[in-house]
Amino acid sequence: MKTMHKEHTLTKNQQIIFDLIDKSPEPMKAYSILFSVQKKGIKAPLQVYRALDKLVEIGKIHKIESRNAFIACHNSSCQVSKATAFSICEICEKITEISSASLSKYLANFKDKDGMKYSKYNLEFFGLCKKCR
Amino acid sequence: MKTMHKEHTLTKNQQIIFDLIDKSPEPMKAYSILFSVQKKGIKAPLQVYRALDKLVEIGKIHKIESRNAFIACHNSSCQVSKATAFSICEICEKITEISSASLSKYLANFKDKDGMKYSKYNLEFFGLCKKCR
DNA sequence: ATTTAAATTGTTATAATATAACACCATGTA
DNA sequence: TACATGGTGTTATATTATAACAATTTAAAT
Repeated sequence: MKTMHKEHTLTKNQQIIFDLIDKSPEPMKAYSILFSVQKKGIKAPLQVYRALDKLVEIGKIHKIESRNAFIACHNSSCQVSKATAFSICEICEKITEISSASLSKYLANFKDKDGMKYSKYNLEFFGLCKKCR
Repeated sequence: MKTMHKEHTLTKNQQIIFDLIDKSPEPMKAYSILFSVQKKGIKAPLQVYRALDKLVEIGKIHKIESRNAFIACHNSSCQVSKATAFSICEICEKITEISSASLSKYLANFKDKDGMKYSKYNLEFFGLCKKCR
């Protein structure tokens, strides 16, 4: 049998936590996740953080660094989370993943003065959303 | 007398903490700053965080969100910290502020699908620096 | 000069975010 | 079988950051 692309089958904890984040209309914080999944037997912060780490690693979720919060990836192209961009409303805190081909192309090809090319980036834009403007 | 551009004169705590960060060859974390300035009479986390907040606000330092660390601004043009880009080596953790006119121009003019324009952004690139490659 | 408003300070306590260390278990595979 | 890898559950602890409040300093506006 040929080597197949290994789909990441989520483990129980990973699935529970992914489902929760995926259904959430807004990014979720680790301890709010912990609170929500305690009824399902996940009792300790580490159980949450381990699942989050793995989910981030395989690109199912992203971390919004400026908010310490996690959001499901809705950008079908990012199997691995290495090129992320978000828009953040500074009033209502609405956060959206940006998928712009031109933006990602520009950043993927960006080289600094030393000719350094990057394997990964995270971009967070801040402003006011339509509603809040 | 004409209205002058208000220079932000740093207060004592702000100056102590800015000097420390400015001299540091690498980004500093809040509690490491706290430890370093205790001999100068700054004893509590809040004193450090308050100075950091102000220094970030006026653009004298930047926060590296993915590292929870602070670096002095070496980009003379950013009086106010609203457009930041960094390169981060994932091995040695060397962090450099990127100043690329074309990058900042591109990002400053970026509009998303809804035509939303942003007042601020933070971009962090990850990769391997020359040494570590 | 005196008053006022705004910003900064010092302080104690506590909240929020994240990891260390260790024993055990499940699964795949040599 | 045995071995490697990754996941789990658990307790404890480390790290990062803010709340609340009273006092003081500063800037500017009378």
